Amino acid sequence: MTKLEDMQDLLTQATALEELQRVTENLRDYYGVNHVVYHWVNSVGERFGCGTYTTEWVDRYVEKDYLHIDPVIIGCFQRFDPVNWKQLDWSSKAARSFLKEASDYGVGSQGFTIPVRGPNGQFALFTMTNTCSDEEWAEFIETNQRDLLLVAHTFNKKALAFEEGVFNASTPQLSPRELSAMTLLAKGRSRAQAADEMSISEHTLRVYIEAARHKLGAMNTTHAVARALAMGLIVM
Amino acid sequence: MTKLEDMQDLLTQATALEELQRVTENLRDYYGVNHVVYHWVNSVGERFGCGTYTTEWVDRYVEKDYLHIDPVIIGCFQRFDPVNWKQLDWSSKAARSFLKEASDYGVGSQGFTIPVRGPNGQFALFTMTNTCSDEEWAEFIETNQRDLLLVAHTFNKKALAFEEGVFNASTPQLSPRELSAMTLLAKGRSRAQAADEMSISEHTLRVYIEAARHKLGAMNTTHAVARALAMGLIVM
DNA sequence: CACGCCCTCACTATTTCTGGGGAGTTTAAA
DNA sequence: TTTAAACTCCCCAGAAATAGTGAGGGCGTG
Repeated sequence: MTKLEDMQDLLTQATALEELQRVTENLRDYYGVNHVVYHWVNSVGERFGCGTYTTEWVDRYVEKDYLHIDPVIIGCFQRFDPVNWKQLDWSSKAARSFLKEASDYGVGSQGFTIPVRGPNGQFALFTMTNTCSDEEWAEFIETNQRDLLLVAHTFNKKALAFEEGVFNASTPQLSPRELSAMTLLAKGRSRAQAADEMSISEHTLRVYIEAARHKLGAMNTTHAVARALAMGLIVM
Repeated sequence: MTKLEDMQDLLTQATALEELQRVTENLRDYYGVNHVVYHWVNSVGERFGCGTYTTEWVDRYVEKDYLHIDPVIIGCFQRFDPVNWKQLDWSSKAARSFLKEASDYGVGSQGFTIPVRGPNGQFALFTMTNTCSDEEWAEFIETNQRDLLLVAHTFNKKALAFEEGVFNASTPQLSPRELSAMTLLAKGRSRAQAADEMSISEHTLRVYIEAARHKLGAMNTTHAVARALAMGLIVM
């Protein structure tokens, strides 16, 4: 039995969001690393995280709003494939002081993070940290990268499944004309332009926008377009 | 040597976007299926695709704007994990007639599609189609799912690398206040409300919105928010 | 066949947004 | 240290969006 299958089994055994916490602990022990952490941000700003970091570090992280400083977050948000922390940009002063503080809290000297993206703008990170030499860490990554990618994928799938209600609960159905209208607005067309492209009067177009706004529970046109985009109802 | 490693080698050998086309053909022959297709849609509506579908079908697809009808696209846009086409919603009339037409063009009776998401709202699909029984197809998926997930990932990584300029060139950097402003607008706040929440005057807020609009190359506020969202610069 | 939903068009008044200006302070990077 | 960028505030005129209401024809389901 390969490591991969063991890990997938651990994950599929989980029956609640809280159990994912235990899975991270099992993964940590299994791979013999300092920490294993999984956390996400979805389209409406809700957050969830689990992992083996100390609560002190997590609290400090939240308190100091390190989400907007952490080069791991910033770097992974812009890239597709997994990243060894050594490859990130630690040149800014804020980043270096953050790194030092993280080290003080026992995060470890090495890190490896896999960005995972789901529907509706969901963005999650699966991270492993350890204390070892650069060479050892590079070898660890080389050896386990593929397995970890699949584990991260399964982890996110599981987390999404638990939160299914949160995501799918309020996804209204827009009519074809309403979708066209929202799409054109998302593309930057004014009402007049959009009406022209749809070959209807601007009055009619406004009816669609209003209808879409109400269905989407939006405060204004911008909000409606943003929600339609975030919900994956339209594509620019 | 496993299938997986063969496939990864095929991919890493590719040195230009056009060569990905040949990789899809190799993959098709390797797995002995009807078609292998990879295509993406990015945040500003640019599209790229390669694969073994006939040009007739691709032309017809584009001409008829099937992008907005195809249940594979719609379904995958809402889900995270790979999907057997049999699991999708083919109940609408438009979907059924689309399926029939696709079948006439030799797409195949079975399909398996892996959604892949990258930074800046990039969304790609990696698809395999075949003509066989439901049971055979389910078994094929069961056997190759993990490998294919890694292949799809590598495929997208390669495609992204080739298009690096396209994506990174058009990803402006918004300042923290500009990001806050766009985020609040995406959440449906009016300018007055957003200014209030940011504890600044509405005049100042407007400066941020204008700056963000110019950086994003947007025609109006709605467009700017839509682009910021699609580019993954902000999260609602 | 009725019912609901979609598509189309119209009017009015009020509120909000847009697109130009200019100008000073603070912060961070080179 | 210098320099660029970010942050903050202000004015004005015109364009656009919003919130109501109303009304008629079409299409598909039960």
